[in-house]
Amino acid sequence: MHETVELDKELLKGSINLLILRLLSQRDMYGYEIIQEASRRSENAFQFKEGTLYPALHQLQKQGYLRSQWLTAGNGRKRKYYSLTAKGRKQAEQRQKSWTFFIDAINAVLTRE
Amino acid sequence: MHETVELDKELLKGSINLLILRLLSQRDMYGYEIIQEASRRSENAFQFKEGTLYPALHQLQKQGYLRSQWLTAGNGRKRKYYSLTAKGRKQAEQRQKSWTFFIDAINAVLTRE
DNA sequence: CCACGGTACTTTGTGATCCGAGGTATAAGG
DNA sequence: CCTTATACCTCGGATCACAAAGTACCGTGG
Repeated sequence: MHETVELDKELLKGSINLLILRLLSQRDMYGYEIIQEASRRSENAFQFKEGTLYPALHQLQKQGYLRSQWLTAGNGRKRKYYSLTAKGRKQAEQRQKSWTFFIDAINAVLTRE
Repeated sequence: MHETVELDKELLKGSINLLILRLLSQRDMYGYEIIQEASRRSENAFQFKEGTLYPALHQLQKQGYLRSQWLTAGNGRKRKYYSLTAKGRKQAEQRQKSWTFFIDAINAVLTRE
């Protein structure tokens, strides 16, 4: 019975897009895979819900950051693979910078006198 | 003409309560002061809006984490000072831990293979 | 052979949250 | 006086995470 770690829901907000873009900047993935991969890397701290991830993917695509294509795996399963557009790559970098900036700002408030 | 740094609005979510609790764990403050102090420490990265802060304070008080009292400054200005309750102090610690945990999880996803 | 769990995608409704905008009131300074 | 800064409050719109429910397919075990 391994302890389920509760991740504050509020803190999660706004980070999903960053994580999606960064994961896809390493390799193309399909939605379900993104959920599993984020979970694996964070040692189950993240358990993206489908109701969160899929709409986020659709939105990012509509904004021109992602493109998608259906591929059929060897076992016959159909998967919708997402990849970054050029615009998406820029956005991934931009979000990474915003992220660092954000963390620094929070830590400054938390630690400074 | 100092550059105004844009802080991604999305990333801000969920962090306000943490910042409020942590600032108040160092000393009692009134609302307007919290805004200024967060701005000062973060070198203007944070500019809490009043429409964000005051409802957040009210909510934290309703949840029993804060108590408030009106005080009149030497110049005659009335200010509503907030201070942490015992429950609020625990909550501040808890949120700090959640924050660290959250950052670690994000960074794990961002950097891990 | 079929029931079931896991895979894989989608959409709808709900509740929470940030904040722009507007309002009130007072003090200080030109 | 009249503006600016201080100091508080609230309403409404927009956004967002997610529970829930639905569809469909595959592999496995009884």
